[in-house]
Amino acid sequence: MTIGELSAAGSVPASTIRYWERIGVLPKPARSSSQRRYGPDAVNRLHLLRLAQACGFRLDEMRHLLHGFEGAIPASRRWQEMARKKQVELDEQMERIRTMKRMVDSVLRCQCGDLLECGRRAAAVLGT
Amino acid sequence: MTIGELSAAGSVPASTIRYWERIGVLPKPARSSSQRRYGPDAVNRLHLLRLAQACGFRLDEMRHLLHGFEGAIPASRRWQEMARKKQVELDEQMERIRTMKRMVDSVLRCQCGDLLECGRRAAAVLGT
DNA sequence: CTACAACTTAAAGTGAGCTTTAAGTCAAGC
DNA sequence: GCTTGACTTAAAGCTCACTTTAAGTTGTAG
Repeated sequence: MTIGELSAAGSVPASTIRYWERIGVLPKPARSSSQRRYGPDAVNRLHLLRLAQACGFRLDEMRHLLHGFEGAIPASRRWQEMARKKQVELDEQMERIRTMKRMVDSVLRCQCGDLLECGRRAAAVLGT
Repeated sequence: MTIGELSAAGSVPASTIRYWERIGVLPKPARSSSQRRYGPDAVNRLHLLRLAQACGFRLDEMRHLLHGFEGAIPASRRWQEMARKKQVELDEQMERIRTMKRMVDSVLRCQCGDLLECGRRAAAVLGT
């Protein structure tokens, strides 16, 4: 498989595949006279990375993550740990957004007469 | 008030105040021989901007937002509209994170034997 | 009057995850 | 053998919200 074929098969731009390889998220493939050649597994690796992204993992986390999988360990301890940590992170993100929603709500019910008053109120809200 | 005093009073770095002014989020203040001089209202404007940021508004939205307030309209139609739009955006963000949480959950319960299988499964999950 | 702190500007740097560009090499079809 | 499309690289550009840097000017205390 050339990079163009892999790109089409995995719905990931070739430039992105090269980028992921460059930063060590994907392994360096074999070459046929300077051009990359991929085996059929490469497609699954791409899908796995897209899944991880959809789960909220960053690229530097994924480097770690894919290495954990090279050993063919089913759902390794490392995966489990990372997933649990990610759950906590996602809970924190949810809480931040809930707070934003509460704030927007209070803004919608704002009775301030002018900028000055609303600014003072802002200070109070942010202070808490 | 000099920019240093405003910075201290509003807990916003002077460099940030200059930046906000440069991109049109803050109005250009009077000058005393090339140096910025601020009235007491400036502090409230900073608080208001910090509140808006905490509500999830971006700087380009805030440009719009502060102008709506210059007219001393209490909680103007424009504010109301923006706040409601932001609520929708925040709901969408919440939904995205909920989806991520569901995905991480399913990864935690993964029974895949190897990378290949998990990649195929990833394709299926992302396809839906 | 002289330090020295605080101010001024434009421009470059940061981080994340790519995308785009420029300039060149390679492979396949006719 | 020639054209065309796909590939190669390094480097720069993009978004967002700043921060930092460099080099220069101003205000104030002693």
